[in-house]
Amino acid sequence: MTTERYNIKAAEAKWQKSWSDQDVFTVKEDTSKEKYYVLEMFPYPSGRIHVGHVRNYTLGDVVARYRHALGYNVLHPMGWDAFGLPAENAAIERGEHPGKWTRENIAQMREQLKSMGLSIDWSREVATCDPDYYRHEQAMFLKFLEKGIAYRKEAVVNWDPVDNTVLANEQVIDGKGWRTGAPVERRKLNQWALKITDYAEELLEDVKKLERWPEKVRIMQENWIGKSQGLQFKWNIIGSEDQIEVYTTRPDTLFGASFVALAPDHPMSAALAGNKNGFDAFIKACQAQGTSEAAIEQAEKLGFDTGLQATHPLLGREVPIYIANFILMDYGTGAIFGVPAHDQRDFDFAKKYNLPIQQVISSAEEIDLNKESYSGAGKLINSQFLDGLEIAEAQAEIIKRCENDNSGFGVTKYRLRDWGVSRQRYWGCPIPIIYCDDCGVVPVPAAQLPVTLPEDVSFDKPGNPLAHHPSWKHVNCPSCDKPATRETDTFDTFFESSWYQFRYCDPQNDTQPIALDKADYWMPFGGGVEQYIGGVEHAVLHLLYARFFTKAMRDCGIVNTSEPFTGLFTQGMVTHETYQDEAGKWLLPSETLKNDDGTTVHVQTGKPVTVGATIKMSKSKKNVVDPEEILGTYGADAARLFILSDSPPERDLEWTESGIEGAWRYINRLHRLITENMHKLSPAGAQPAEDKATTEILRAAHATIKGVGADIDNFQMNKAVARIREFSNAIDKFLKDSAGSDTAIPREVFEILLQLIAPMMPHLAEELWHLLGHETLIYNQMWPKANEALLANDTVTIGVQVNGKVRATITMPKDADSKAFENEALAQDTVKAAI
RNA sequence: GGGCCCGUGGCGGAAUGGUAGACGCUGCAGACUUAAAAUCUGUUGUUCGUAAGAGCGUGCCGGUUCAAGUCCGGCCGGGCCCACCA
Repeated sequence: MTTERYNIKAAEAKWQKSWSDQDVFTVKEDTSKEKYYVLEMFPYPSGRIHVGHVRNYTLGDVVARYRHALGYNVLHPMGWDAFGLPAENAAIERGEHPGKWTRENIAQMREQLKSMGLSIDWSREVATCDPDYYRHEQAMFLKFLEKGIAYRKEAVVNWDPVDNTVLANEQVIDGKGWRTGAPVERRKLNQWALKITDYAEELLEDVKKLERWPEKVRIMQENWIGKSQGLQFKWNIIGSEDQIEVYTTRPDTLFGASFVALAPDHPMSAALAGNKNGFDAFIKACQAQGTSEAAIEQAEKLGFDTGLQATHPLLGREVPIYIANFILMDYGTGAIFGVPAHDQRDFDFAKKYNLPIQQVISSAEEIDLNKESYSGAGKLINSQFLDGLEIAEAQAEIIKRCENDNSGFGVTKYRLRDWGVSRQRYWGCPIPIIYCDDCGVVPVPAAQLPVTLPEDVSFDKPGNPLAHHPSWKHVNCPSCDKPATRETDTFDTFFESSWYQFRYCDPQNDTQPIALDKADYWMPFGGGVEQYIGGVEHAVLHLLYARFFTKAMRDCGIVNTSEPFTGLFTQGMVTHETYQDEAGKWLLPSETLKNDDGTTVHVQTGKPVTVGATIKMSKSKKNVVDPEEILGTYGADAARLFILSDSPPERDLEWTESGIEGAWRYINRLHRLITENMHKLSPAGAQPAEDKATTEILRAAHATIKGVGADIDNFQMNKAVARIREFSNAIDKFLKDSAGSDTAIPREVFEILLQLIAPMMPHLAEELWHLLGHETLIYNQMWPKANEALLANDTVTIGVQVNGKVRATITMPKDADSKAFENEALAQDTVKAAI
C-alpha cells in the first residue's frame, strides 16, 4: 500500500482558501444564538509578527473555534494599533511617510496572520490611523469635554530639550531622553487630560468583581489606584497667617511628630524659604535627583530648614518646618508631618538633622529606636488622651476630635492621577480643538470632523511636524470666523486602544462609534468581551484606560456597558536560549548548530558558541525565531500545536527546535494514523461491535471529549494536547492489536479525534475530515457530546496503604461497600505481610 | 520597604487530600537500510540487586490526617510587580 505523505503547505493553503471562499468566519448579530466575543490584544504594525503574537492569536483561535463548535455566535475580530512613535522614527530614518510605512506593514502582517489559519472575521478589520476610526474618537473627546470628563490643565511633563518634545515616562531612561541622551527637563505645559480620578472608586470597586481576571492583575490595578484613608489638617505657621495643609494615613502618631516638611515644588516652599541662602541650590539638587529605583535607594534624605516653626491647631505642638527632597508634590497635599519613631524615612531625616525621636506606639516585641523606626502594631503611649488605645481606635479618635474642632477632617485619597493625553507628535489622532484669541478654546464643530492629519509633512526639524506645518494649523474660528490656530498636539496612543473592542462590533458605522443595539448585543450591560487575551505587561495602563473609557462612554450615553472585558487571560512570554560567539557577539539561533556531542558551533565557521541563559526573546540578544520561517518550514498546525503543547499558557514558553520538530512529527503521525487505516473503518451508520477492545476505545473517545472540553474551558491547553495524544496512542494500539483480524474501528472514533484536534490543528482536521468522505467543513461541525453512559465506569482502582506506604492496588466494583473494600484489601499478600 | 507567584526526573510539565512523574522533549538500545535520513519497537527518577524485588524520593523543618506534592505554621531559594505614596 502506498500512502502519500501529507503535503502540509498545499493542504494549509487549500483549506485557508476554502474558509475564505465559503466566508465561514464572517459573523452577524443573531439573537437566536448566544454570543461569545473572543478578543486578543491587537498588534502594533511593526512590520512582522513575532512568536509572542503567534502564541497570543493561537490561544484566542482555539477558544474561538471551540466556542463556535459549541454553537455560540462567535465574534473574533482583528485590527491594528496603528498610531505610534516607531512610524515616525522610520520616517526620520528612511524618509518614508509614516502612513505609507504603517499601511505596508499592515498588509504584510495581515498575510502572515492569515497564514496561521486564524478564524478571524476580516470584514471587521480596523486600523486606528484610519480617519474613519479616529473621527469617532474626536467626537467622543468633545462629548467628554461637554461632560467635564476631559479638561485642560497645566501639567509637569518630561521634556526632551533636543527633540523639543514631551516624553512618556517609559521613554526616560536614567533621567535622559531615550533617543537623544539629553537630560530630561521637567516643564510645565498646557495639556489635555481625562478625569480618570473621578472614576477611581468605581474602577476600584468593579475590579474586585472581575472574577474571571487573574488575581495578580486585579491586585496590580488596586495598587495602582492606591486608595488610602487618613486625616487632612492644617498646621499654623508661627508669625504668619498662612497654614500648611498636610495629609497622613497615621494620624495616631501625631504626638510623635518632630517636624513638618513640604515638597520642593510645593507652592508655599519658595515663600517659606524666603531669601535664605542656599535655597536655590537645594531646589536644583532636588531637580537633578534621578527617579530610577537605584537613584532613590541611594538618595540621601535632604532637607532645607526654613527656620520657621509650626503648631498643631488642636494640640499646640510646636515643630520646625523643613523643605525636603523626599516629599512628593503629586501625593496627598505635598506636605507631611514627620514621625521619626514610626516611619523609616522620617527616621533617616531626623538622624541627619538631629531631630527628636519620640516613641508613641509600644509593642511587646523589642524596639530599638536608635537603629530604626517601628511601624508594627501596638498600643499608644506618650499621647495624652490616646494612651492605651489600639492604633485603629486612636486614628478614629483623633479624626473625631479634629472634625469636632473643625481643625481637620478624615479623607480618602487615591494615588491614581488624571490621564494626560496630549503628545507633541505627528503620527497620532489630532485633538479637535481650535484656539481663538477672542473666543478662547473652541471645540471643532461636529460637522467639521474628522480633523485629519496633513499628508505633506517633513521631519527634518526636531519637534512636532504639525506645529511646523506651514498651513495646517491656521484656520478660522468656528464661532467668530477670525483667524485662529488648531491644537497641534495629538492623543496618546492608548486613546485608540481604549475603545477598539466596541468598534469591532460596528466597524463601518460612519455616524457613531457604535450603534447602541450592536453594542447591546455584543457587549451588553452585564458583560463585554467574554475572553480577552494578551500580555501581562498591559496589566495596568491599557487595561485600566480601557475600563475607564468604557465607563466614560457609558456616562455619555454611547454604550450601556460598564466593564469591557469580563474574562481576561494573560499569557506568559516566549523565551529562547541565547548564543554568543568567541568575540561575545550575539548570534541568531539560525546561525548556530548543535553537534551530536552536545556542543554548539557557528553554522558557517564551525567555531564554538557559548550557550547562554534562556530569556525572553529580544532583538538585542538576537534569541529570536521568525514565525514566517517556522510557518514556512513546519506549517501553521505544527507551530500552533507546539505553542499549545508543553507549557501552561500563563507561564513562559521556551521555544526549542526539538519541540517544534516533535509537533511536526505528530502532525504527520496523525495523518498516517487516519490515511493508513481507512480500510479498517466501520461502514457509515454501522453499530459498533460490543467486544472489549471496541468498548474501551469508545470509552476513551468519550472520556477525551469531556476532558478536552474542560481543559479548554480552563485554559489548560497543554493538558488538552496531552489528552489528545493519549487518545491517539490508544487508537494506535487498538489498530495494532486488531491487525490481521477483521475487527473494525468505529468511524465515530476517528471523527471524534478530528473534531477534538480541530481548534488546535484546523487545517489537518479539515483535510482528514474531507478524506473521511465529508463534503462539509469540520469548522461547521458541532462539538461532539460525551456519552455519559459510556463514561460511567463500573469499577474503581484504588491504592491500599499500610502505615503510609502503598502495598497493593485493588480493583473493585464502584458500588461495593466499605466492608468489601476492607476485606479485599486485607486479602492481599503484600498487605498481610506489611501488617 | 510593600504586594503577588513559584520550588516535582536530564528538560517542559501531569496528579477532586487517595497508585507521584500522565503527555511530551532529550538520551540510550534495537529493527528497517549498502549507508544515512525518515519511520517503527523497547527503555529512560534514584540506590541496592544477575533477577524477582526492596529501599529512598515532590526545596528544608515541624504540624493536621488512616493517608500530604496537595492543607496549616516556620525557614531557605527563585521570579514578577509596585514603591521616598506620608
